[in-house]
Amino acid sequence: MARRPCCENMGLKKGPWTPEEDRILVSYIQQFGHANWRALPKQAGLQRCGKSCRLRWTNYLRPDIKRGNFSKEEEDTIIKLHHNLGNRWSSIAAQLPGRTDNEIKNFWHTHLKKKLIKQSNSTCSSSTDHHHELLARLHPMMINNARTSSSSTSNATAVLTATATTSANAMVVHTTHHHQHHYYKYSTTTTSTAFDPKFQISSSLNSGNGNNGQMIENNNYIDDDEDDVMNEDMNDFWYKLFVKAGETTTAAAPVPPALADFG
DNA sequence: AATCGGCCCAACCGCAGAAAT
DNA sequence: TATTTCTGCGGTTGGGCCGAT
Repeated sequence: MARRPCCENMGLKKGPWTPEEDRILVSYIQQFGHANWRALPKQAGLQRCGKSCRLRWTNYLRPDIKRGNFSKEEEDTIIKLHHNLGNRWSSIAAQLPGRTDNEIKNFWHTHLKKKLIKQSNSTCSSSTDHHHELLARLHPMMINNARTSSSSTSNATAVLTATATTSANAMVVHTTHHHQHHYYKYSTTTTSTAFDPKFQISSSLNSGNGNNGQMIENNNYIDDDEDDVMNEDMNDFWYKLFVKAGETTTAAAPVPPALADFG
């Protein structure tokens, strides 16, 4: 059964909160708490949905929220945690008392991301540096993509681990991916200084059920057993991963038109 | 002074997992 | 166990602000 939209009832207000609405919400929560967000607006006399009230409280009205600019220490912490956790804003926010996930997310997108890109462009000059830079980006992305894949695909129990090594002219990424009842190992090598994800990735795939050494090249999907969908997913996964990793560090690398959707 | 465009951030949307029934 | 409801999360949007022209 399809889920009812949060603000299905007509007449519920949306958009910016007025000071009066804030006062009512704060006053109600101070008095009665917020055991049930869905029932709260009705009981408090607010023409808002519960979700809107919860968001307003957690992101703005909570008494323990720290307002104002981020300190240098907070900035460093966010960068470090984002490197380890990826876009898991709530986990990052949990390490920064008084800051909300929304606030950190906004700060990342408006300040830190640009700052890091600027820094990486100025320091990433040699090919070795380039590969190290890619690896630094790939590691958290692998974790994120594995997590995304496992939550968005009903038949994927995906767990992906990765290790990687670089040399002056090659980057090798080894991963294992547990998908349904099969256990796959991937080894992906790039040997290019002008990194072109479409034409220069070659991947070998070895599955735990005895099918070894199948090649994925130039975006042609493997087509030999019941795991076609999975192969397509994983090829797509790598494809997007490398595109993402390369997009800000290889301005000169041509991106095929077919990739436009990923950008 | 008026207009335009980019930036910022509060708020919304949709999804997924947890909890309740 | 299946279904429904609630909550939390991450991505996205829209409108206000501000500097440049």
